[in-house]
Amino acid sequence: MSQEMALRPASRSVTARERARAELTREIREEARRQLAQVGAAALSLRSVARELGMVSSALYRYYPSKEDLLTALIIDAYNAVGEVAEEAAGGGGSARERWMGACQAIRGWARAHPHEYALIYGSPVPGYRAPEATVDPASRVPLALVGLLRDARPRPADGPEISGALTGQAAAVAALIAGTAGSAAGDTVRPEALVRGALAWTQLFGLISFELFGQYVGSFDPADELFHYALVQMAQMVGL
Amino acid sequence: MSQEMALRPASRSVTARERARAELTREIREEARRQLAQVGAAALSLRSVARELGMVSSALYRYYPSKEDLLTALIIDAYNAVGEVAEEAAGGGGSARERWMGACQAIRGWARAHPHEYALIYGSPVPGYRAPEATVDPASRVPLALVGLLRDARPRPADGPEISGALTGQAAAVAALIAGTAGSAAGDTVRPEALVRGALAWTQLFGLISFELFGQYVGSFDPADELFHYALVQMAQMVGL
DNA sequence: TGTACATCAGTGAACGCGCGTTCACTGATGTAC
DNA sequence: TGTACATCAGTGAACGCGCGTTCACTGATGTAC
Repeated sequence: MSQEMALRPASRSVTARERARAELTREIREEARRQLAQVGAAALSLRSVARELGMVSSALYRYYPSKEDLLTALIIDAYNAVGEVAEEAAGGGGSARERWMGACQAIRGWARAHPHEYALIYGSPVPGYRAPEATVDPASRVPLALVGLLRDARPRPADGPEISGALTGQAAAVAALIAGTAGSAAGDTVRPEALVRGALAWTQLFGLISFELFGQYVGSFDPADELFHYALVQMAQMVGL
Repeated sequence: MSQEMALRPASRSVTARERARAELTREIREEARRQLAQVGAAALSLRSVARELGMVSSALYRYYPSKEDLLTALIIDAYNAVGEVAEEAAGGGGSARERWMGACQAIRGWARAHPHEYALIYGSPVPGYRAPEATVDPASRVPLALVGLLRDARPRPADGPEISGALTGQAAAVAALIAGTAGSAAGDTVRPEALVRGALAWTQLFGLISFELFGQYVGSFDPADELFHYALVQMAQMVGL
């Protein structure tokens, strides 16, 4: 589903037209992202993007068949951007615990640097927009990166709350799903029970970031750095790292 | 800051005009809330609200001076609605732990029943909208209701992560702020350290609800009932209830 | 290497739409005497 | 209780705006022979 160019026989050389097309497609997305950061997703306008690029609005339709398709491209870009950041931190050096905490910090850093892109993918959905299938894989990069670090997680402590059979079943299904995903061996090796606690930590992480970015801490735990650090330690303990 | 009527000498009787005005003001908000549930906050339209009420759009300006004011009224209503639900559950019978978990469940129930109102107050901010001061008090009802139950919370367990001095200081400031709020004695009696863990649980709760409502669990922990219940138990343990 | 044809990017005008807000007005309701 | 005046709710027309999308077109780029 590459947006830059259609599949072609490998032997054909790349024409100037194709190069120009690929570049403009990228420039459109970049300008759209810039405007997203200023006015938010709901107020994003094709005409305004075209205007800023010095072209007529109808020309955009040569590149994206509708506003919705452009939005989808932005969403995929955003998922990939934060996914890459998370994967990089998760793949770094140090213990699993250090890498896990590093990934969480990296995700927060990305979110603070790109609040509107964060809101686009983790905030309230854009009304009337329905995310297509193509967003599913990019969206799973962050949770996969985090779950990959749980292989060595300690089992649930004796005084930890018990996990119901139904929930364990749900988690086992998720594990099977992960195992089926190409390029991820985590599904086989992470216990369902660790997966549940990982999901909680994942949720907690995004709750923290959302509250911080969307202003719920204003007047109490703002700035949230200290709270975030404490939360990280507590979350690491919860997942058993 | 009552929106229904201006202050008047108590001796004056209420005229038919005043009664009609109060009623229409309420009806406008109700219709706006109905449309909010269908199209979301960003797409809410004064003209459409007026149309549905059988009046001309300019007539709305006798009741709300601008679209932004109407939005503010909706936000305040939403905060009050969820706040009331939380307070009621928190004030019910049973142990502090039971009431705390009941309040969390009640909040989730309200959010699921009113997803767009939830998104309005806890989702990504409406672009260009700046929340006025009048929203602060209603917004604090939920956290205050939850924090009020932490008076009897057990202290942090020996193996729990330590809380930094800076964070304790921040929490103490929040406690002082709460103590200064009329009608709440919680600030005096809840230890800063319990406040920190309470804030984490509060965050976790809204992370769960947001992920559930905004579709991040689709394909994994959806439906989220089991995960939510497990999270509740884990959160109760974290706050020391 | 040159030519005829096909493909494609970008233009400019237009369609039809709904929006928030203002304003002068009419007629109904309320108040003072 | 009746009348003159003031207040206010709702009307209808208008302003000016920006939007997404379509379409016939021109001129440039690419392809086949």
